[in-house]
Amino acid sequence: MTSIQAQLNHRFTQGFQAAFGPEVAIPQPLIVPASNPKFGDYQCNAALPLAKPLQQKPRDIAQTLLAHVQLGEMCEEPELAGPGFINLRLKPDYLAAQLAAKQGDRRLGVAETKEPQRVIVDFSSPNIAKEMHVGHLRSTIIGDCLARILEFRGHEVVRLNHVGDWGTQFGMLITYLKEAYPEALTTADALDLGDLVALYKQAKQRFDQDEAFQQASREAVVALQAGDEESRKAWQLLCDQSRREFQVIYDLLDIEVTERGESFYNPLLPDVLKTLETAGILQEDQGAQCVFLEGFSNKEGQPLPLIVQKSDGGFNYATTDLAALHYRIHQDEGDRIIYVTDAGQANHFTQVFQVARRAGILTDNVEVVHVPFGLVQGEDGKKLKTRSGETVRLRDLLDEAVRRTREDLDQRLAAEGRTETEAFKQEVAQTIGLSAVKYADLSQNRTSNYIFSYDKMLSLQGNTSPYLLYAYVRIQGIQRKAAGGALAVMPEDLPPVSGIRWRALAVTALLTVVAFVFMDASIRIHHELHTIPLLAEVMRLVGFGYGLWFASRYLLFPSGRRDLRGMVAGWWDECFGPVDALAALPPSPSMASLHLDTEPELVLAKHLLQLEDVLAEVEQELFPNRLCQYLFELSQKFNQFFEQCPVLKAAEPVRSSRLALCQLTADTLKLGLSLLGIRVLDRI
RNA sequence: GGGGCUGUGGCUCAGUAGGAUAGAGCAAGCGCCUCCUAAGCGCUAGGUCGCCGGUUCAAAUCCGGCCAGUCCCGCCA
Repeated sequence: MTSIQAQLNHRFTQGFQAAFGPEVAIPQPLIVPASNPKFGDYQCNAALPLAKPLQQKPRDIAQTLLAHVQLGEMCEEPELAGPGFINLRLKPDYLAAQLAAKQGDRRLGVAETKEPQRVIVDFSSPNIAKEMHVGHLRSTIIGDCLARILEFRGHEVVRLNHVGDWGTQFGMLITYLKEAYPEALTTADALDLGDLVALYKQAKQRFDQDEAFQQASREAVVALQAGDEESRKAWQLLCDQSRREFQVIYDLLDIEVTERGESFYNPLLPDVLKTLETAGILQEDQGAQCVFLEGFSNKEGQPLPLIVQKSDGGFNYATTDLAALHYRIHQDEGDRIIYVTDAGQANHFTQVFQVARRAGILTDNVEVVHVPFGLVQGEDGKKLKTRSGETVRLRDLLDEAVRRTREDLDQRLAAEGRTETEAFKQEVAQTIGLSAVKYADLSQNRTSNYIFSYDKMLSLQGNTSPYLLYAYVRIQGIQRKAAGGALAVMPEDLPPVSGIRWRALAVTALLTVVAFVFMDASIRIHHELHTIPLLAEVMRLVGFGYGLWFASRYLLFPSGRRDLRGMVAGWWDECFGPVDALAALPPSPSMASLHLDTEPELVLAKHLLQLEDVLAEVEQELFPNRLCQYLFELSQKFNQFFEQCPVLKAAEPVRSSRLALCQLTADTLKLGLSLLGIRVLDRI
């Protein structure tokens, strides 16, 4: 299904060409949502910028354009307003038909992209031997959300956790581990590194105080890089411990990410230098290997270097990033590579991308994009700290959100005299608490700093997750009562979405058998034909040619390999069904016909139909707050509808129509929230 | 000194590729539960879009300059 905006756009484009011919450039965007509801639903402002090139009055241009546009069943008679705006109002019947098409569709009519890409999302990226703290919150939440949306749009997403598991700090840690807990290195599980942060702090203290320790640390780095057995074991120990701790957080937040740390690229670093040298951009300066940057200068106005190898032979993180970029383009075959890191690294990325481009690692057919985000600040506007002035552990932060939600819930239940099971209360508190943290982060424009406030994110009114979850719960309440009337049976939540498609399998099997029969036949025929001179050679040539064609089409180039993978994956989906947890929606219980008579119904219906446009936009611009805004407005519009339009008490056929509208709203909320990484509740 | 990001009602923020009277939410004031969860809805008040200039029929949006905040600027990541 194509979105309404896209359909209007299509019709206006055709009308435009009919009116003014192909040589007049069409102003973009041609169709935009109306700036004010009183102007209708959509508007076309194309007449205004054309006044000059066409030497005509904008209103006349608009008239001419309208005379050539076929709007037929979609819109009411278009209005010409002001200096030359064209206002469009959609017909209720058309809206109803469009909505009806979404009923029971697990993707709610949102088409998959026509140009699927392999997208690499680099996010979260905590450091080994340090605990995850607020600093990792935004990358983790935003990265996961973008990955979910891109996956839903039909892209092949690789979620990479570029953990800091390599670098100079390990020298310090290993040296300290050897010094303080030597038994940990010789005996398995001799030491439970329960508190890695404490270990890190102690090591840092030793490092700052003791020069001999500093020296030993530097040597330990070299030993580790050289593959020294003992150092490697210490390193492994630290990594395993950290990994376990990270996983606790990821499980809690329902986040999937594949670890591929900095150490992974270690063997590839010398190749990066070779590549830079071959490209002729590598220079030595004060013993370090550098690439001098274009457009970056230091205080004296000299070109700034990007150091790729230190004077002591060690590599920098820029080198690792270049190696990673190379790997992601040439091995992973990524088309779009997204880095979700704080805004402070903007310089670093433009520098790395520039060097990669000049070295030929990065080519024009690959899109690299830094998705920056601002700091998490406390309510005092400063960097978020605990009362004692330490960085806030992510675990504590999440626990606190859940704890506060629970407290509030208990009070509310007591006030209403309700009794609920412990399991219910826990689930509600956990879902609301964690969703509030996620939503608060995602609903803000990520480029600016954001002020972390439990009171605001857990507030029940305003643009918060509790508000959205409540709107969903209200609908579930209606559905339960409706089902109680034995009219419609609500399906149990989320049946498993994958299953073997016997029919598709049978077709495949049949085709295989047919292929074998044909092969057998052709061999027999071939046998007979052998008597004809030259024919065998010709056939061989044909076979050889096909082999060549196949290799060049499907094996030689990344795009071909992707097509091949796509074909295989397509077949697999056909037979075994998509494991599409995101879009796992229960089918609508009824396929009621919709009647949109009142204003709140129309407003809600129009909003429901904008989902696809919003998702397409987030896919491009990578701003999750747009989706949040959409869902918030949807909840508001539903609440207005709920207030003004009785559902269960309405007479048929209005009742069924409104129930269907409720169902579509619930499905949209559920899908939208799932793309933010938030689960819904049926009852609060 | 150079560069990045930010600056919109008391507070937190939207504002999509310039378009009609700049939108929400919180906080404030007033009102609405015999009716599907009031964790809701309605109404009121509050803005020289940091400042100055330019481009344009039209600028919060584009360009230039300035001011403020913040981050980065040779061997940390």
